Amino acid sequence: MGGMERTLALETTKKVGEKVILFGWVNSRRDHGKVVFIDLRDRSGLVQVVIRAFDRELHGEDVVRVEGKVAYRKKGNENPDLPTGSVEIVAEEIEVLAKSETPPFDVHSQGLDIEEALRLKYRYLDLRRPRLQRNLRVRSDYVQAAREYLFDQSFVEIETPLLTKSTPEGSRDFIVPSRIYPGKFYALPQAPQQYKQLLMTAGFERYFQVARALRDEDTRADRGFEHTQIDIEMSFVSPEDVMKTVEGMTLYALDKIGAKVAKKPFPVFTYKEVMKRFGSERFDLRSEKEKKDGVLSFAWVVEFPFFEKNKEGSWTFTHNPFSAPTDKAHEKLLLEKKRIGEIIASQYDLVCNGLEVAGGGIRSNKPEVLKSVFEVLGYEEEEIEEKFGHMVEAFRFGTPPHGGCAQGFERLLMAYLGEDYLREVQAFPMTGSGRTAVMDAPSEVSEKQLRELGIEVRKKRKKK
RNA sequence: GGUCCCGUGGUGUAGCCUGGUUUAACACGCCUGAUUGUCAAUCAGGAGAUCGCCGGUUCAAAUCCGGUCGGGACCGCCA
Repeated sequence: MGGMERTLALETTKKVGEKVILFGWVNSRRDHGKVVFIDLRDRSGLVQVVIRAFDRELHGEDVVRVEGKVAYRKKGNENPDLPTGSVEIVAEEIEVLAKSETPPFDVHSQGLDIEEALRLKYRYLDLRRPRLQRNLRVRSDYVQAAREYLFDQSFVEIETPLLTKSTPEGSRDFIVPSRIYPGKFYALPQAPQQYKQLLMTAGFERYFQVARALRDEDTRADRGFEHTQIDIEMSFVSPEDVMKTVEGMTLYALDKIGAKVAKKPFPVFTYKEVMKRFGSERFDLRSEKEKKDGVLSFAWVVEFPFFEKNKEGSWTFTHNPFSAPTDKAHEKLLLEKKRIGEIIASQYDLVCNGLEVAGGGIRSNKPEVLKSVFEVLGYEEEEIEEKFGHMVEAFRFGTPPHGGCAQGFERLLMAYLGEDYLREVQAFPMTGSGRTAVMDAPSEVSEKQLRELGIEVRKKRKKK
């Protein structure tokens, strides 16, 4: 395909009178007999191609190479709805590079009325629809801007392991059987929590990662098995420092994608105030007008209780066992295990339009405080050693005071893009019942694979 | 673990409650033909569903009942 350079659909308005070559998909076809119109679609948009005197067999979604001349349209023939509506390509040659069968559904509509299972099976076609093209491009722009902001603030982007250790952090783990150590398992990370804290021990001071987090819990419209978060950790900081960083990053990135934000700086409420005023952590500060205008309205929530009683009547942490108590007095209560229900954690959550979009806290960097938390949670000495000994040990080697935050920016994008489902801002999401798009996992594996993993091969699957 | 909802041509729906006038309707898409200015082109014609699957009730089931599979929402759960 050498020779002349490729021209994108959107660039044709600047090349009137020139001969051009375009590549793309047949978006639509209007056949008038002696003249046929094609809307050619590429990554930049649409442009009309006029075909006279010859007509190849062209169908919707065929991939074509079009050679022709860019011309102004005659007066009255312009299309004001199209950015390229003042011009058209007078085709001299059209080559079909790849034919397309009729797609199983309309790829030009919003797609919201098509059964989602079908859309996900053919996600690569579903993603052709303008709405999803936009969603994923906006997502990309947001992440790029967030990175820009963080790099500018001297953050280091570091990747942490996907194959790691199962620790009872609150959510159910996805586990991966080990081949080399039969009967033992890796766990996929619920969050990079422990590694990012260890990076503070390591002296990086400012870390971030666009991190995948996996949790084996039943899904919801705004919650799947896996999601991506912008994960941040900082040394020598107050809660306000971290909140300022997250807020700055969020506003910078939202500005880049053209989102409107109602209240700047973000208002801060205590957990107590929130429960009294709204009765829920998922509160929405927007006025009816702001809702209509698609404005984002943020608020921080601080001063969460560290522990609460579960159904069995034993203590459980409300957010994160690695949190620090909010001050010396609360730390003293924790170390002495007194008035446990009154201990306040240095924890902050960010809420946007009724969605929890970020959460974090200042961590405890003292081994005895961390141990005390696990003792309140009812762990035995040996268990703490086995599950969290590495953290307690690391804290003995000069771990700076540190804190961080994780932003579930997919939810933020959902709110901005007006989507009701997290899946609409993910490229290849799972169905609500945990099957993967296109590939249909989970699936059976061969007996050989199972034997290598030391997993007993069952003759037949038993129904429960 | 629980509650509720959905499943009818390729896609989206109607019909189901109140079983039989159903030869299963409509829109979009698809195919064929016509068409030199459309842009959701238009016009004419056509093909395409044994109603998710299994069983039951009945003279008769898309329609009623039971089960099952698939999908979805929510509660629990999700630091």
